[in-house]
Amino acid sequence: MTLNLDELNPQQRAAVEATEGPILVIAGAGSGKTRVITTRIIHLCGKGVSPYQILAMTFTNKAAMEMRHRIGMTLERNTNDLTISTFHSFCARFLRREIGYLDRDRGFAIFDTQDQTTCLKRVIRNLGLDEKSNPVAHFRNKFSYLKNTGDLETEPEFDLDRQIFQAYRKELLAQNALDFDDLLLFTCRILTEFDECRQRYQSRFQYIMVDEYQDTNKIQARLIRLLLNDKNNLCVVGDEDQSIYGWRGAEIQNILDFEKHYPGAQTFKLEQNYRSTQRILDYANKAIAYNEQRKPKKLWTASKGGPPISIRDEYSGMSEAENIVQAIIERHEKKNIPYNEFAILFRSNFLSRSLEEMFRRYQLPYQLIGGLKFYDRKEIKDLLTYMRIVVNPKDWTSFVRAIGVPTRGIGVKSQDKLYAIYSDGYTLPEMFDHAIREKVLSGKAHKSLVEFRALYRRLAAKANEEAPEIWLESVIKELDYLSYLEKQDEATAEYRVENINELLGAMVELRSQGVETLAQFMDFSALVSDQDELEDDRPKVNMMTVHAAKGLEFDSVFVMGLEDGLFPNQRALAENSNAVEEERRLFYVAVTRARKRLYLSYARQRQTYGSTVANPKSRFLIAPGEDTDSDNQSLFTRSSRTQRKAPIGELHEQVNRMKEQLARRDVDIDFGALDKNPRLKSGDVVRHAKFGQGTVSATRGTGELTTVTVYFPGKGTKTLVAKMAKLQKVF
DNA sequence: TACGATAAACTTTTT
DNA sequence: GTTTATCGTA
Repeated sequence: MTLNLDELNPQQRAAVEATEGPILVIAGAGSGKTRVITTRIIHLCGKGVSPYQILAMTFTNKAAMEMRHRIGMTLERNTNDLTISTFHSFCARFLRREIGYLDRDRGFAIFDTQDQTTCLKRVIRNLGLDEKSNPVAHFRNKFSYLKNTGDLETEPEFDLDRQIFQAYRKELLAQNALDFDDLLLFTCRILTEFDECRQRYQSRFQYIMVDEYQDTNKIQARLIRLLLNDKNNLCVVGDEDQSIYGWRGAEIQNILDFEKHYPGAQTFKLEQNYRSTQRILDYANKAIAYNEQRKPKKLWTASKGGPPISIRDEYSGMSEAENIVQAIIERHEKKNIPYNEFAILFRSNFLSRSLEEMFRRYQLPYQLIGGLKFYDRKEIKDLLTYMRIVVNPKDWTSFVRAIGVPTRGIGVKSQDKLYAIYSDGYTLPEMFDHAIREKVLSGKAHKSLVEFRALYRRLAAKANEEAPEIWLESVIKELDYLSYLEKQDEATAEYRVENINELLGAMVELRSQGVETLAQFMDFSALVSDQDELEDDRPKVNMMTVHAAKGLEFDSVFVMGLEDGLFPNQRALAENSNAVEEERRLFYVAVTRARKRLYLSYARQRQTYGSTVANPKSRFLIAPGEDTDSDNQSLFTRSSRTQRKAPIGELHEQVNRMKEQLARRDVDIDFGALDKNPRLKSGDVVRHAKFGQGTVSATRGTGELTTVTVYFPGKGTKTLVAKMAKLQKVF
């Protein structure tokens, strides 16, 4: 074993060597956090601790794999005994073993957001409620937040909410399904209620480490507390300046009050940054200093100077995208920086659209992280659905999907009849038998169901005999699924078949990593995170949300869409200063991803929803000073250079350029928007006769049709036709 | 019941 | 500008 502690700086080394009792490591961006955790584990093993006794929680499965790999390389031994995983994966594995304590079946399904939605719709329908006035997404978010922030038995306050909540939980129970939040909740429940079980795990895990502690929520903190024995050998690592998950219940207090929660805790601060240039760090430090809820901290680096930060004032979303593309090409060609060393970050997923278009036009290779996940794609979900009904014969949600792919003439009406039987407590195969025996369905539908039952029996019989990918191939054949895809949409069929091949390939590959059964594969596919899908070994430019970029770093980083209303986004602006502070932390995370070059940009107007919106530049952008350069020649195309010299010519030049583009492609651009300056702009305060004073969040369209979206405190956000609403500008 | 066409609603951020 | 909901028709 080779472990050289001399390679660490004094603070890192102290954090590694402090093995006993509660330890808090405040690790600024790029301060070698991952290195400290891995080295610490190696150091523990060197001291004779068995890997079996160590538990480390990471934020992504990928990070877990990488750490395991590094540790294995150094220790020169197998690391299977070491538990490194995400909270959710840990709980899924825990529950597959231990859920019997709650009298539940180990074959439970894990419902993702889509499944949750389907299930909740069924619940709302069952209760005879109207879907329109009871939007599913609202309840989904509400229940999720509750499960993550409440105590184990917390229920909603309002009657209707509670009624739906209870019905939802009952439905999940009937379908033997757990949603993402249940994974944590049920694990905590078992560890709380069953002393024998808790003691087993407490005596096993002697050392626990948690990464990204600033993003843990109440239930996660509780879980850690339950797993800890009286030695309290807990080491948490995090940075309150990078807390960006408040909206899903993360409690920044977990890290701020760590010393209070764990008396006698030792604290180490890692402030030396090994990632970015001094320029980038200075900029980040200045930006985050505007936040009030933080402990003062200053990152520094040994690498002085660095190129200035580029801040670009763009005319439109299009020119923003185009200039990013050109800056990448230039840096790639001149400095030989590989494409995968570039990242373009944005606040919201929809901003990727204009980028993608531009990348395709310039034929630059890129990968978009987030958005639709691989395992959420239709063709993948369709096939996995069959896997799920076989593994969990109570999964009604998946059954509904399976019966409709391909269509079999069993529609909503027949489904309702079948559901009536199912909801008496039958499993799916029992329900088939019953419905067929009693001839519940009419002619054609009945015949279809008989066929479906036969198919189900064939697939179920083979499920435990064959390797997962062989089994799935037989599903594809039985369904004649490839012809189905062809029939559905010729244009996308080829691409979808490629994805299916990738799925089969992944199943083979995962078998070597211990994913051998259909159930294990289901867990894996349910819990992949965005970052897990990142291919970092291909020369492709990365595009992702700032959230998805957490923990990553790149040579060059572009942060786009820096406009009030987008970043910080409208909701945060409408809420309170806490929300804006979280947005600012998000901005801090974004800029600290960059090693050498940082490019910030905003557009005076951009297309959203198909209409034009104009937002002022983001409040997060600090006025250009010695660290920044808003006049960086090499980055600008000729036309935008002209733009700065002669602002009056700007419009015509841009219009002509866009018209040219328009001629080349069949895209509609609203030129009307260029002629008039909307009088009101985002951030203006206006008075409305009925609603009182409010803040403008966005303006859309031009002339007669201009609409203004205004947030009125206590009354919500209203979209008004400017001309009709007679808004008075206050300031 | 399936499937097409048309209208409405929609965008934070994620496991 | 895109996805989902609803309606009418085969």
